[in-house]
Amino acid sequence: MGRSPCCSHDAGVKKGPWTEEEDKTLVEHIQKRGGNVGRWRGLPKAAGLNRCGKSCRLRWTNYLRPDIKRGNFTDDEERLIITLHAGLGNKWSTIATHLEGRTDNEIKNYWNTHIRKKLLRMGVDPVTHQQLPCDQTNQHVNGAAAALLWAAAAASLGGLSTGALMQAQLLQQLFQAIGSNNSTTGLIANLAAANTVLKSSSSIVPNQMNYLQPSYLCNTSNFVEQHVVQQQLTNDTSPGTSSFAAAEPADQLCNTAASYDLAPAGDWSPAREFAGLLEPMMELPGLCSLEGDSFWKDTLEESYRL
DNA sequence: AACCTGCCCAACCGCCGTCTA
DNA sequence: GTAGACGGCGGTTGGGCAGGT
Repeated sequence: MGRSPCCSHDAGVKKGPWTEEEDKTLVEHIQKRGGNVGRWRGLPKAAGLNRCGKSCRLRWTNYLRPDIKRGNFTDDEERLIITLHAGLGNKWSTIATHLEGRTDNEIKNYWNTHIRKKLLRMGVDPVTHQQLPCDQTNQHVNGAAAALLWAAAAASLGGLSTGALMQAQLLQQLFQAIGSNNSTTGLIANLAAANTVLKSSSSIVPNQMNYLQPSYLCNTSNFVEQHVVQQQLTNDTSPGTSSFAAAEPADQLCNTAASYDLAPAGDWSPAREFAGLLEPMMELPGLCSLEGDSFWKDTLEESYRL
């Protein structure tokens, strides 16, 4: 496993920005070979370029390749990057394989210049995707429960169906499970218990889920429009199959919320606490996911916005 | 208009893993 | 088994640009 001699040491090889002429030469050469580059090291000479092979490869893969998608990242792409980064870390090339037409370099740049700052503004550590250290650590559970109640209130204020409130109640159960033990070690076990609650409620949670994705809670992008949520609830919720009682009236939920410390001082908010709490679930197998379930996404997103 | 500052992103650098002789 | 060649990857840099003073 010897180290590659760096071609940048080659005498007289041009560096720096590529000219249009060089781009044209490189593209024409690769197209002439039917897109088959062969060995990059030999390419510059064959193409008549005064560049090193590595520079040619980079220029091609990051800029000249015909299947590259240019332009701003969409909300969906941004969300996907955050989600993938939460699970993969700085594996830009792996992340890039999930975003058609985007290069690892582009994603890396976008992360460093946009997403990273956005997460920091939101009080989320862009490396760990955890809530940044907060003086109110011992209020995590209360904060999470408060997030639930914000969500429930948001759902009711948004005029969602009884099914939606039932799902909010499911969230409440989830937090009861999480909150039954305040110790750090107990948290994981309680999250697993919470997952059992979610699994046992498959009649309410419409889609087969894999794991909770806190990143959905940590960005300000809009999720699916509310009418889609309504549609999904209409299609997927099966009243009567749930083990839950009828939903509490919204005002009751709001009253319950008042019993928690709901004052989001400074940049703290219950939903972010919720996001931090959910993070450990990423590591547990077979957990439920928010992916594909617009109710959870929308409700929690809405709660964050409030 | 001139200068300063911060941001963006294309490109570079150096390390790593795999392949091959 | 060893070492060189090579492509790939992630971190970093610096030129260009926009906005502010």
